[in-house]
Amino acid sequence: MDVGARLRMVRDRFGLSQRELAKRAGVTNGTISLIEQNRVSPSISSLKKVLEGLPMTLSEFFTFDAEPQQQRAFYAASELPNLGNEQIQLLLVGTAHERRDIAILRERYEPGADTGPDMLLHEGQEGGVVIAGEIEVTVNNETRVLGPGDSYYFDSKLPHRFRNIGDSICEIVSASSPPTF
Amino acid sequence: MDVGARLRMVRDRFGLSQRELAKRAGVTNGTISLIEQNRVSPSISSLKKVLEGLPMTLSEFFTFDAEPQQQRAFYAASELPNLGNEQIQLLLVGTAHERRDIAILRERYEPGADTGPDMLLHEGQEGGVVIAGEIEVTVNNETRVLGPGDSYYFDSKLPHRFRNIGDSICEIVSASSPPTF
DNA sequence: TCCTAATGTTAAGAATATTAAACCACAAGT
DNA sequence: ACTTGTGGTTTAATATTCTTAACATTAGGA
Repeated sequence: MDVGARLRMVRDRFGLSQRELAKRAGVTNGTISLIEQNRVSPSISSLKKVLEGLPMTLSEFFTFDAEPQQQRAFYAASELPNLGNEQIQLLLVGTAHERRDIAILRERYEPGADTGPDMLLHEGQEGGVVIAGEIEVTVNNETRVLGPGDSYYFDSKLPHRFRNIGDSICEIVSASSPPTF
Repeated sequence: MDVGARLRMVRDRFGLSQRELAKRAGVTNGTISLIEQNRVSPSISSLKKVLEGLPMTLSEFFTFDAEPQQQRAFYAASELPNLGNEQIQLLLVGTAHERRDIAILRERYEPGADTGPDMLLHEGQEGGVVIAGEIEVTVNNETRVLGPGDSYYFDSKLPHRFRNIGDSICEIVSASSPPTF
């Protein structure tokens, strides 16, 4: 897909006219018209200015590809599938069969629950925020106790483990990419 | 990182001289010299030609980043940077300068707060879980009101918007990949 | 209908990028 | 020392992009 068509597509999706975008970007409407018709091949500096009016980075612009297919977007609390067990509830945002870039989980650890004797270790990166309660997190021989509002983020190839050492339920919202189950 | 430094870095990595690359790409060595010194801002067409001599696509060129560094794993609630404003607090898990695969945010919408008149639109996928309060979410002309425990997940290329239409603060934990700010 | 405002397009001149051909510096032979 | 070759840089001429200011079309409202 050429630069002109690409720009026209993203501008349309943002719902801006050539003049509106030009004003935001600090260029003239003629420039945008010529670019969109591929009558010119814009300089990086001017294309960058144009994209800042959307806003969108050069990287995003050039990696912008086909149209996404519409999937379900909304999920009620009651319909999230549980990927965990009685000790650790893992509610996945979405349905189990859909393929996604990120696995977002609402996690509930019963008092004393832990992720097992062996350290976890897999591809990707993961992070999360503690909503309620307390949890002991170990990453690569470093251990911390996190409370509400505290958070973590690490490369999943580092050995890691979670343990609820408190006497109340601990609740976390986490995300990992790519999803691994 | 600017275009000139970027080009010099990738050219060095490919082990080519300015003249070698110029010959492969079908431009003159002067062009490459001027671009690398940021004395000019090349046109898309000429930058594309230059990159074809490596070879490398525009998309790859602009997503090319420096090698990642070792990062922290734990973050106290008080030290998360706020990427939002007074109306919408966006606390990023991690520090603002670190590069991550996922952006995990703890979001707080004041009553009446919204993400602006224009729909948001960018690369990647995103999702989240409502912790407290209520929020109206619009994705590609579909609008829903979500409460505690409800969640969403969609492709970020679909135009989307968030609005707190309730009269209490709404709190969400969200994740998006790749991060876009 | 006539006017106005908004849209995208275009022509000509100003500004900028690109080329061709030089320059300078350094290292390796002879 | 003197070439010779390779590296990056610069300059003047040329080619292209960008702006200014117009044009053409459409949609709505008085």
